[in-house]
Amino acid sequence: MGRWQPGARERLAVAAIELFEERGYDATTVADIAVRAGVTERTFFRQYADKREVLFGDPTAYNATFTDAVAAAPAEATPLEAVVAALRAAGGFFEGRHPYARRRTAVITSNAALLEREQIKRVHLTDAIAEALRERGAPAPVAALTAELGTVAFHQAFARWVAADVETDLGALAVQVLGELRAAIA
Amino acid sequence: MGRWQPGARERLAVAAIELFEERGYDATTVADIAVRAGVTERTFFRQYADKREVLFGDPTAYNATFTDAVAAAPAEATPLEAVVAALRAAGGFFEGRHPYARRRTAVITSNAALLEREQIKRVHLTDAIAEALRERGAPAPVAALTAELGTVAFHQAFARWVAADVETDLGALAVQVLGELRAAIA
DNA sequence: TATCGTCATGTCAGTTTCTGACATCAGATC
DNA sequence: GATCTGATGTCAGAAACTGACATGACGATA
Repeated sequence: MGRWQPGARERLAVAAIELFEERGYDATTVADIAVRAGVTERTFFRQYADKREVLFGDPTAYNATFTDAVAAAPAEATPLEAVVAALRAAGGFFEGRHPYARRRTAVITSNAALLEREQIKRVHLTDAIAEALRERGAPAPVAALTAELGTVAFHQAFARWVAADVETDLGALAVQVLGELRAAIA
Repeated sequence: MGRWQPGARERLAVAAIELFEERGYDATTVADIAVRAGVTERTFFRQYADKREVLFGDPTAYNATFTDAVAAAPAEATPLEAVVAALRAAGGFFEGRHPYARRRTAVITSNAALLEREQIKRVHLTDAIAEALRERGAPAPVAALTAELGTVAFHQAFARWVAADVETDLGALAVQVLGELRAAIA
């Protein structure tokens, strides 16, 4: 690779969450993070587009967990059934990551700029799911709303999951919440 | 009030949208905006928390248009009916503002940072509507999803409304879109 | 009329985020 | 061993944003 320690990106992510926990997001400069990770500030901005991104990283794999499951659902499955499959699959994405998810959630909820970024991530996920549904032949309005239904359910489930002291089955929880929502608006 | 021309905030907003149209958002500095408005850069940041805010301003009145309508709906109205009332009321908020809305939309859609801020505005509106529904006695999950349904409908309607060359009845259009969405997921 | 307090704005210095341009050098390739 | 590649370092700088203090028109009060 180069003449340096590999994994600069990961070291930056670790250093960042540590410092955010210790001093808070605003009180931590990118220079601080770079020093702890053993690189320069410039390297930080080559790895992450901006300071917030270090907590979010590349959403491709995350979003793909949902969209791949939607695409893989049987052709005869309804949009809602495809979304249910996506929720189950997404639960697996967080398997074993409960401790980290708790730390990350605590940091994010403590800062408006990070909460904002988190919302955007959710919007993009919703858009991605809607597109996957359209590719299955769902009409655009149905795709948009079913995708919303799925992300609302997932995020309400995630909130419950992350608040619990021990890790439970996130996928199953999300499917359950989705059922509650459907019953509520029926 | 002071020794200066009143209305600095409005002059800044006008100068900003003009410059964004002329040069683009990124190519316009806050200093540029301040000069055109006849104030200093420091005054800009006293009026608006950050550069993006000049296009968004205080959302209080906007959100209140929705939430007040929800609160004012008859006690026996369902959450969905309360949201329908909110959509009609919100249509009135934009009455006569079609030309400005088109300019503003054009600027916002040309820049990722502005689109992001617009999404956040939508999320906050959804939260506000959900809260208003909860205050009417709706269970939290019902409130959350009904609010989502309302904002999805409103924003799809707004997109159609702003794309049209002549101003139509936005409230009626939003109610119509909501009906389409309901039929789609029934 | 004179004085005083208010407060939006100006002035200025400084920090932090973020970017462009160019240099460096370990390891892969030939 | 020469060359290429690519991640990183170095450096200068633009632009966003903040804190501290000064200014001066206006309104209130004596």
